[in-house]
Amino acid sequence: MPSPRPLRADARRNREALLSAAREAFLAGDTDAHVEEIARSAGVAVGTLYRHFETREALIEEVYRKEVDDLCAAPEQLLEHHAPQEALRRFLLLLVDHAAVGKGMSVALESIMASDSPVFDDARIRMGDALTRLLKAGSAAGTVRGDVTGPTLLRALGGICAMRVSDGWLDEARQITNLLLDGLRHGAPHAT
Amino acid sequence: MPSPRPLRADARRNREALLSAAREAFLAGDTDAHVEEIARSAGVAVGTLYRHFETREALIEEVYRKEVDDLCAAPEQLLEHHAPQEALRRFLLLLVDHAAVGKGMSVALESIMASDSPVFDDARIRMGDALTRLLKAGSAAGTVRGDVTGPTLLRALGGICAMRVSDGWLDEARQITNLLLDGLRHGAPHAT
DNA sequence: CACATAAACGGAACCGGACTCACCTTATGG
DNA sequence: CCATAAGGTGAGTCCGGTTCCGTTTATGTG
Repeated sequence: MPSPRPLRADARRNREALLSAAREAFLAGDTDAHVEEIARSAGVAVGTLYRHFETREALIEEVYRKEVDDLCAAPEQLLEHHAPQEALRRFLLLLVDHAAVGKGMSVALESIMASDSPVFDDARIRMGDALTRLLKAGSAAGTVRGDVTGPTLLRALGGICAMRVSDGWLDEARQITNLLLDGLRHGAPHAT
Repeated sequence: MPSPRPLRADARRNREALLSAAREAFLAGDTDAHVEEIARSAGVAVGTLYRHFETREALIEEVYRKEVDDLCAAPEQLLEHHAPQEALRRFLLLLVDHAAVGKGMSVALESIMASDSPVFDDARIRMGDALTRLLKAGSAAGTVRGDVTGPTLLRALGGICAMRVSDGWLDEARQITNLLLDGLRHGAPHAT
């Protein structure tokens, strides 16, 4: 019932284009990209942007939500195609990439945090659950120690997001991630 | 050498008025008070505001810095006039009051955090030191347990600031503070 | 394959709010 | 008391998000 009409083909295209343009902009570090820019680089006019999103912030929020959704869907996929330990590694790297977007958006999002929007609490919880799933799988397989919980690991990773955005930060973040992975492997029954 | 000219009398008055007007506004919860309002309620025109502060953010930042300064000067005073334990109690209450301002300002400050400004790291460190001083005094007097550090306590208090601003929050924050104080007293040699 | 029509689009205009500037006022020291 | 430079003023500019309405286009129907 939340689908009164299936949404016209070009409309869906444009909506998508807008979201990806916004995502792009944030990834590029253009923290406060103007609606005009976003619209233009999506090949549409501002009016169109506002047809799809109530407000600038609404668009940003949507990008973020999408990001979280993608991320939370990942563990399932990863566990299908990889050993738990490798799945965990890949997921953490995804998380870091996500942090890159989140970082770019964080400033913009802070105004949202002030309002009632549940994107953040939501995101944190779902993220924690995703990590828990991976850790459990690893622990069951005996390649990851069992005394670390999802939320704990998330918090450990949280420090990464607190890092100032400077040129080399992404690589550095990845190194930290690897370090954490080594730590997690350490103490597991079948240590590699 | 950072005082080329002593600053004219009325100028100093106005500058002061602006700072206190801004502080007032933030305390009242008017998170994004317009420069016009601030200027008017300080009894001056916007031009004057901009004569004294490079930008709106600069004014906000200054208020915040002042707030932190006041706060960090407090322990000295309090320890002179009160027993360590009472000094600690009073300081924590000051901190909460400060959080009221900080809260109102936090949204505005977030944009500053994104820039290079060191107000925050600075503030955190200095706050931690201030708390450490009080805790040490209390521990020396034997009325406060000795296994808690300033930064730790600050972090514990940090949770208070994360609280959503709702009508009753100030009282609630004060209750939490009292709870913490009881906790700190607990386990001290000369427990009351 | 028209045609009708509702959906979607474009972009100029609007509006609110931070910031500037050319001119006026006043403190200050001689 | 005057000269003068520091200080104050506020209408105006600029900028960026948001609105609104005339135009274009996808879609389903005869």
